[in-house]
Amino acid sequence: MIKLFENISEKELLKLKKILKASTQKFKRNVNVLSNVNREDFIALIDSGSIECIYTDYAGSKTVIEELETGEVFGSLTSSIQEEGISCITKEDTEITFIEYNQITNDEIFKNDFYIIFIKNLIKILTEQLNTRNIRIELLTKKTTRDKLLSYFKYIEKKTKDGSKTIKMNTSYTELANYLSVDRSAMAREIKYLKEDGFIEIIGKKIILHY
Amino acid sequence: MIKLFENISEKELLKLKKILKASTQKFKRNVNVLSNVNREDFIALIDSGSIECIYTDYAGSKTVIEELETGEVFGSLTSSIQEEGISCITKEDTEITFIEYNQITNDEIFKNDFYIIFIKNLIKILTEQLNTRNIRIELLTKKTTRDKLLSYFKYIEKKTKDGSKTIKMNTSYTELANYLSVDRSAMAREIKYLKEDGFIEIIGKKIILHY
DNA sequence: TGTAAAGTGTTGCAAATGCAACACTTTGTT
DNA sequence: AACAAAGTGTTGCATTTGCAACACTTTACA
Repeated sequence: MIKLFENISEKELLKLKKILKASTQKFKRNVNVLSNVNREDFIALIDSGSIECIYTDYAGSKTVIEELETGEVFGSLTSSIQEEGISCITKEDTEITFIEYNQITNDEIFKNDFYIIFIKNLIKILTEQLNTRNIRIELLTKKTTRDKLLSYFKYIEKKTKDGSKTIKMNTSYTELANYLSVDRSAMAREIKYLKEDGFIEIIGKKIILHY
Repeated sequence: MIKLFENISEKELLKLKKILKASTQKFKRNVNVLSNVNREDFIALIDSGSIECIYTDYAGSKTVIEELETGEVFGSLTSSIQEEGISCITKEDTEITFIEYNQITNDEIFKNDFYIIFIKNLIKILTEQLNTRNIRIELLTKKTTRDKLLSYFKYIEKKTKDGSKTIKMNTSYTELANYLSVDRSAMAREIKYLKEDGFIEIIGKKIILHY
């Protein structure tokens, strides 16, 4: 369930958590999970629930950096959470396990066989996160909304590698507009043009790509 | 020198490289270093020289994903290099060491003390890369060129934490425009407006921030 | 040292985009 | 079932931006 602990047995996991000095906390909805946390290097695991990481910049404007669901991992390894201005708010009642980064390479853990699995999981998570960031950057650097949309659809098509030209929208258009950093209404207009120009066809939550 | 091998002695390094089955290749200028490489999971270290990773999308348009210098690390762990459309071109004569990702967790290496240092270095590199990506995303999601510039300058100010309101531009404006994904001439215009509006003052390669 | 290449600053113009406002639909909660 | 909240589609308008073209400066290198 928790990506960081994949392929580690229940028994080993108990031991691992003990060695890592992992501590679990429960949070109500709409709470900043970082308020009582030492923001130095740590990893946080979402055992249940979900959170939203929000950045407030020097001018006071806010952006959602990340939406995180059960099983996912966040913390100072994956985002600039040490920074002032970043807060992580629970979207519902949420349980989070905190691990200090230094514990990840302590002497005791190193002696256990499951350590190598744990490290592999960690590297895999970091790698996947890098890939998601790279893809978003690729999309954000497109000059026009049209290019952003066409590239995004292509990316979804590629990701669901079933050879089909039809993709299914899993996000709302509001979310997509935020992800691509374009105005929602301007994006809706561009989608209309894409339909008119024959690039795409929309049937409910499905989009057929003609390009 | 090589970030991945920091804090590992010369002697240990020789052993480590052997265990990792690291192989070093020399490349001339303007050569695609991935042409003869199995693009499956690998890590590549730039021993000397520099490269540029370029992505050509489905429509044929090209974007520079990354500029990499001596000592830096790239590969399938840090970018979507397995993808078609990505090529890494040497900007000068360059030496690169390749390591297969699977070797990083092989049995033999696990037995050595320096392994933990190696793993720490690797995680640190991945983490730093994630941070650079996060920052760029933060800047790219700003709606206007003005916001992108103001946030970028603030970021540089923060990074060079000497408390001074004066920052030094290390990149060319052309590069900065690409980084922020705005038209160079439009950016130059906006910088002019920022000066006129009293936000910044430019003296040679230095910029004084008044906000 | 001379020449090519890369970078900079400027501007008019057309196109793309954000913003605001609105009506309407869907979803979620009590 | 009833209501609130979130999401969607649309449009006019002002603003921002990209593009193209140009002259000029700086840098690289043979």
